[in-house]
Amino acid sequence: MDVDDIKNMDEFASIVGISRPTISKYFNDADSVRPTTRLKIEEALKKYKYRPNIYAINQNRKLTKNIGIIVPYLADPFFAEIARFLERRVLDFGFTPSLFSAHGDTEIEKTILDTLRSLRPAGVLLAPLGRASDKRHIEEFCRDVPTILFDSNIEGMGEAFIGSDNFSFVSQTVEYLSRTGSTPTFFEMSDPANPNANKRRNAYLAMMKQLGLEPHMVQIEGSGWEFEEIGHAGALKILKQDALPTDTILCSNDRLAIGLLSACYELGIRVGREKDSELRVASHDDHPYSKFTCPSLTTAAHDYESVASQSVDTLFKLIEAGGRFNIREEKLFAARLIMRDSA
Amino acid sequence: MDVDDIKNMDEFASIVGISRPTISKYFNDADSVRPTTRLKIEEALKKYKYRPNIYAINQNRKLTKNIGIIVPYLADPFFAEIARFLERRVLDFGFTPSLFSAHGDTEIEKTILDTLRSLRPAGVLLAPLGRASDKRHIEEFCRDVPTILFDSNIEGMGEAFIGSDNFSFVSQTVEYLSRTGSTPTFFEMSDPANPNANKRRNAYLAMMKQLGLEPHMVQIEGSGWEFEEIGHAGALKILKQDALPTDTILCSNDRLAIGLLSACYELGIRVGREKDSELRVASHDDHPYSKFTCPSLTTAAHDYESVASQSVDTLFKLIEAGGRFNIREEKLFAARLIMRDSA
DNA sequence: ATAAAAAATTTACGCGCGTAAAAAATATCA
DNA sequence: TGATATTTTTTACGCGCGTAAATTTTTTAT
Repeated sequence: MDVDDIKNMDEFASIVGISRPTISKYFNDADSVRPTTRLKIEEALKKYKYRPNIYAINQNRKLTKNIGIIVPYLADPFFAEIARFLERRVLDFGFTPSLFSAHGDTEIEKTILDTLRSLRPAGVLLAPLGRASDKRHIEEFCRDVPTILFDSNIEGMGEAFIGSDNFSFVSQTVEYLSRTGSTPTFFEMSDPANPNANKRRNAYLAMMKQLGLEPHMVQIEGSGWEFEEIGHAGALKILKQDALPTDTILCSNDRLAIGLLSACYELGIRVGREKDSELRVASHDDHPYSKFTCPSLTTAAHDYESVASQSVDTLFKLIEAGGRFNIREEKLFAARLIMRDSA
Repeated sequence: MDVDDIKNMDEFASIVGISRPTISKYFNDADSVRPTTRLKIEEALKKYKYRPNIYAINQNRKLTKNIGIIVPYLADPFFAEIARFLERRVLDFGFTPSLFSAHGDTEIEKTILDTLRSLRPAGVLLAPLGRASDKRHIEEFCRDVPTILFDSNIEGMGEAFIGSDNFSFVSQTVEYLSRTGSTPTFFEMSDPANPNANKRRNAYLAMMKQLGLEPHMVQIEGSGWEFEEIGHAGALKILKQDALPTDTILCSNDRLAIGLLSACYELGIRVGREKDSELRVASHDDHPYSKFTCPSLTTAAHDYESVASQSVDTLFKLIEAGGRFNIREEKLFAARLIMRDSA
């Protein structure tokens, strides 16, 4: 007898032969009921595949089992990748992730925040747009919803920040490049929206000073999130006018480097660490495509797994703590240098 | 007086001075109330920023305003891009999109379907994994939820299919390549999971026959969704043993081509349409990164905008029609040839 | 076997809103 | 102005489940 038309928990309860409150307790936490009753419920579950109405559940529970995940730009495979890790970890905790992308747009980010607030999530993992974010809006959101920031820090927002240690990234690339060849010139957008970009710039300057080297910066124009395009156009301009101070370039991030490398190819500039190469290029992020650039890109890799795990773990600690930490912790993960052919 | 603590619609109604059922009606359809009352509500809304509880709404409405969007692999920028278009169109209709990625995994796809079913969405836009999908599971899902398939067709599933016309893609590239140089060799995975891949193979064979040319196929090993890696490894193997029948390659899709081009670069094989080039490479999809390969990739472009618009429009027609169409329509969009440097 | 502890049941209420039906108020038009 | 149509209000019920309190049953320990 295949009864798929179980309408509510009452019906299911009477079929199993257990009271509704106990069934409710089971769905809230399977371990909170006696093993024998748990077994009875689970066998009935296989037979009739009933699932409680999620709206009725969430209306009455003070805390839902939703976790919001917001990234600034999902068309960037870096964020798609980290979102994948985050989703998995959230599911491991028995919660339901909801993924949102601001698509690089301030207004969309605000809309997502409003939508999410009305979903009353247990917690939110937020990688903000950065400078383009409406800080007041985010601040207000964080007052209502337990929020952890990741990837991109905004001072004071959220109960904690998990990200990558930009100094670790840049110091390793700078050290490697200056040790094995000419002084690296820093290649970046003149007015980056992402706070990591500023930290990398400062790390470059600090590191060069520490090594007693003269810093060189090439800053290109452009706004928005189409970094490859910006890097390509900017590189063409610089390369054509032969304005490079040194023959080693360190890009602020891999997406700029992808654009730069395609410009080099177009202009017939040989990139790499061979003797006949004219230019070395390195970068940061270990973007999923950096293995397939021409030549393959030497870069500093994020510890995706650790950042994702730590973010989710911290969020659940926050939830258990009732939504507030006494101090706002910032946890940063070091980079791993990936040596490929470009430098 | 800043009253942010409006708990429910009753309170809000008494503040506005209008009955709760009328407020309810307004939120269901703003145009269904008299303009003067609408104005009163909207001014109070600005002042007190009340939002109805989404769980209570959805519990009682037969139809929610949720639209599910499922893609097979979000780390592929192609899907991230089309998801962006879809989300925008859904929002234009005043509905709320929920984005999910199967991450290339059959079990995850099933879980998403189950989760989505319990969300009782008004409709779902599904780009299935393809051959890896659990067809019975999808079929069962489609019985309960109004579903439109896009990008990747599974015969008979869902109420309609919106996608790209693979023959249009391949015929244009084959025609162009064979007219301007040597016969194209088709480069693909030997056992592709995506149904479009099979259609492209057949289109290649049909087109070659039509042109009176002898078809050549190179089929490489590999499974999963890491197409760049597969294309790279497969190309290295083929190129090293000099097993190419012609000096023109037509890749089944851009991600394979990205891997292939990086392999060519590694081996020092000059790709392009210049006189001194050894190989021409073209492909299909107009992947967001195809502009930045070395050399830039000649490819056949999807009409992202049209596929997305048509998918969403068709879904809302389906919803208005009560969830069933009399016949399952398949709407295919033609490709646009993008000439770049690789062929 | 008996007492104490733990788990399950019964009972009952509430969450915030959709929605139906009937009554009242307002708008539209001749 | 009066009659009709439209909109709003009142009243009332239900959705499916969480949860609290009191009671009963089962388990565990002595």
